[in-house]
Amino acid sequence: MNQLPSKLQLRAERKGKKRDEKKRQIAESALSALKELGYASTSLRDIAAKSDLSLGMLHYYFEDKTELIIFCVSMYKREFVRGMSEAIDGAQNRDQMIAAFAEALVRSIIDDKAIHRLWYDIRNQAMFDTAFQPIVEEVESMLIDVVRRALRAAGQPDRDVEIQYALLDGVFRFLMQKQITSDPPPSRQEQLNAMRAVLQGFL
Amino acid sequence: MNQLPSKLQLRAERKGKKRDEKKRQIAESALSALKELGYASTSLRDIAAKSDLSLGMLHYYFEDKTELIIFCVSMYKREFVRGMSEAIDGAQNRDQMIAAFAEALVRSIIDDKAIHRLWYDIRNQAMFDTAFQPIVEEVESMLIDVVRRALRAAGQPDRDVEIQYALLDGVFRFLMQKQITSDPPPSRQEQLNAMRAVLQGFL
Amino acid sequence: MNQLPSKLQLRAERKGKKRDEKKRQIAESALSALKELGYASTSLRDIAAKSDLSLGMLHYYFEDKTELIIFCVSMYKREFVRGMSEAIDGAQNRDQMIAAFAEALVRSIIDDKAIHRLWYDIRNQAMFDTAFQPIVEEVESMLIDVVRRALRAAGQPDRDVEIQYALLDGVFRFLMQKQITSDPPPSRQEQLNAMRAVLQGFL
Amino acid sequence: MNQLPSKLQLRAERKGKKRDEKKRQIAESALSALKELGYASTSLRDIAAKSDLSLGMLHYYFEDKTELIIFCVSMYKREFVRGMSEAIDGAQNRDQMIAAFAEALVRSIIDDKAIHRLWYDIRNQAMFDTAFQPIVEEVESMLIDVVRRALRAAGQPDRDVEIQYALLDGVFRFLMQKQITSDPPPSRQEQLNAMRAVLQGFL
DNA sequence: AATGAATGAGCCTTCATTCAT
DNA sequence: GATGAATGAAGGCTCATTCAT
Repeated sequence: MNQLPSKLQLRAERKGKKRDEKKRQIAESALSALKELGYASTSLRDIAAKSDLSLGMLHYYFEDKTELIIFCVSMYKREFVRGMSEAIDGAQNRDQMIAAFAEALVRSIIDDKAIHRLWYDIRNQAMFDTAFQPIVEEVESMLIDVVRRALRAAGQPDRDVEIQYALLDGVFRFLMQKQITSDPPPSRQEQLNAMRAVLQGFL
Repeated sequence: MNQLPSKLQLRAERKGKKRDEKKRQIAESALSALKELGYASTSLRDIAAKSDLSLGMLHYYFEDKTELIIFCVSMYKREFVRGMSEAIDGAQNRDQMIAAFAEALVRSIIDDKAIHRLWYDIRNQAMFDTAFQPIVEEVESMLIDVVRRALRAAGQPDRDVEIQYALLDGVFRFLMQKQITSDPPPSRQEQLNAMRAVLQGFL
Repeated sequence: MNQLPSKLQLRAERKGKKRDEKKRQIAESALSALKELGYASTSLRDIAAKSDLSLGMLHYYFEDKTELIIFCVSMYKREFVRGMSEAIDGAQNRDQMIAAFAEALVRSIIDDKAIHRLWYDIRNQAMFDTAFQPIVEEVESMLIDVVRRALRAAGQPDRDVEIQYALLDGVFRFLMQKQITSDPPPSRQEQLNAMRAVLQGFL
Repeated sequence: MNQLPSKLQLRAERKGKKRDEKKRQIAESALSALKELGYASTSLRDIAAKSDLSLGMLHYYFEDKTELIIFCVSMYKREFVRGMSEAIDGAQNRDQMIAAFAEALVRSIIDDKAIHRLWYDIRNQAMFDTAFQPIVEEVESMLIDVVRRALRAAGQPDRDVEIQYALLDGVFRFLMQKQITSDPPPSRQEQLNAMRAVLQGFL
């Protein structure tokens, strides 16, 4: 049905690429403002101010606030998934897997707590506002997939992978919450122990 | 040290009681609006309109929006905890416990999903706004206590009760989310199965 | 045209007296709240709370907020005028008059600055809201009268008494303002010196 | 230490200039609403409506109501001070000074009574709300400076310049008040006579 | 005579979004 | 492409006032 790519199409495509690149750039900047304040209390003006982006530009590249936020969160979560994938792919047996997976998860809790917090914020919004549902579903299916691969690699059946994901997510979120609201937050070691114990439970 | 209650004291007390009663009444009404739209997108005006309460009255009984919401959520969650307590207290052995606990949890997911959704909303807010932290902490410590009692009754060590809570909460939340966003939502039986399997994992 | 006072009239009169007495009582209480916060930022609820008066009572005795405030201020200012009158009446020559008058004015600046501040607030309102004009006029004519009597007693012509009042009021207000906003406020002695110098200028 | 102004700096500067210009413009509009109703009873909505400005714009240029009002009043009072300065600077001897100063003051009472009324309103607010104190202090120190220069030019000691200012201000305010609340207001000639008499008293 | 619960208009402020340049 | 000035709807909250008791 499609013609071979014409010059016009090519140019349009290149434009699209460039535009996407710019979007990523903007999202990167926006993310740092967003993760600090959360979805509800970050105005586009805040984002513009903190990121040295102009207010107009945000709307030039993104239809509305929702699209921007979805773009930001999904961008980060994709990266997070890649990171986790690498961690479990590198493992050569069940023990290594548990060690590596736990290590990667805890490191992310500590380093990127603010973004995960934002993700949970979005995931919650999705239960009220359907606009967020597609992205949440997409991200969660990637996360579930990571768990599935971990299960397989560990020689476990992957029948109840969704529930395994839910369990793991419960603990991940819990530790992250402690990381943010407890004073002092749990030490890296405590978190590692907890995470390992959990992984040992089903891997 | 105190005199016997004087007439004045008695009257003041009765006033307080009445006021508390009214607060509960208002909260009940507010809850139904809140459940539907969530924290961020429910304005006090929405609540007033949906509940046939006047805007002024909301502020007459509650200092601000935050106090109202905290009151509502905590009121419901307290009741939820009581329900769960009863469920596990009635059980006379491990199997009964698992059955009863799973049953109670799933029933609540189905009947009260909207309120749990609100609870998760508030719990998330708490990571951005410290005003919500005390109530979240209070509710979670009650929930953890329920898990602890279930563990003990089942003859399990309650060392890692917080983590057990986190696991259970992860699944509970996951099923609730599905209940709300999946079409069709998982059947009661599927949920029961999943919940039982999880409980069997650590009870 | 009038009948001789009938029993009914007498009773009504007595009632009126009682009511007036109560109004004075309320005003006294209200004044202490009012002088702290000023006209604009004192709500009737503030007054009720600070004075242990019920909100309903304030409206039971006073038509509206304006009437209450007018009543309060005028009550105080009347007393102030009486105090000043006494001070100058007691003097037996020009020097004593200057000393006594200055002394009384400065004492009032120090002791009652908050009420004078309120008076100046009302006087200012009167330039925007005619409701306040009668009381302001009444009080100022009393104040002018005090100045007139001081002039006469000092053997001065009282032709430009209004202007003399304006001059004196300018200084009085200025010292009061300093008393409130300067840190540290001018000492009693400094104020006395200034006030005496001014009085010497025209008495 | 600074580089020569770069293009960026120049642009930013021009932006700031333009913004300032707009602020002045808005303030000018706002002033006419403010003059009429006074600080307490003018809402930003009133200002917006009367000035054909949008509510949003007021907040776009001014942080809050306080900043707007301070800007307006200080803008006008600065001009007033300049006018007075010119009047006294033009005089070549004491008599000319008295004549010119009185003339300028009375003219302003008649022409700008509404703005002075607003100034006195703000000055009063400052005694209740510290936010207004800096601007009041600034304006008054300019006014005192004018008096000081008049004193010096007339060959008088300027020891008690603050008190002289207070005296003059007392009369100025009194005449302005009469101008607004008396019916009929004092004639220009009466005011001139009064003002001259006062100036003769200390210049 | 006295109370305080209830009202709702009105206030200041925030913010996503639009649009002229 | 990019900007930021301008908009106006909506939000939380305050308050004088009314009224049933």
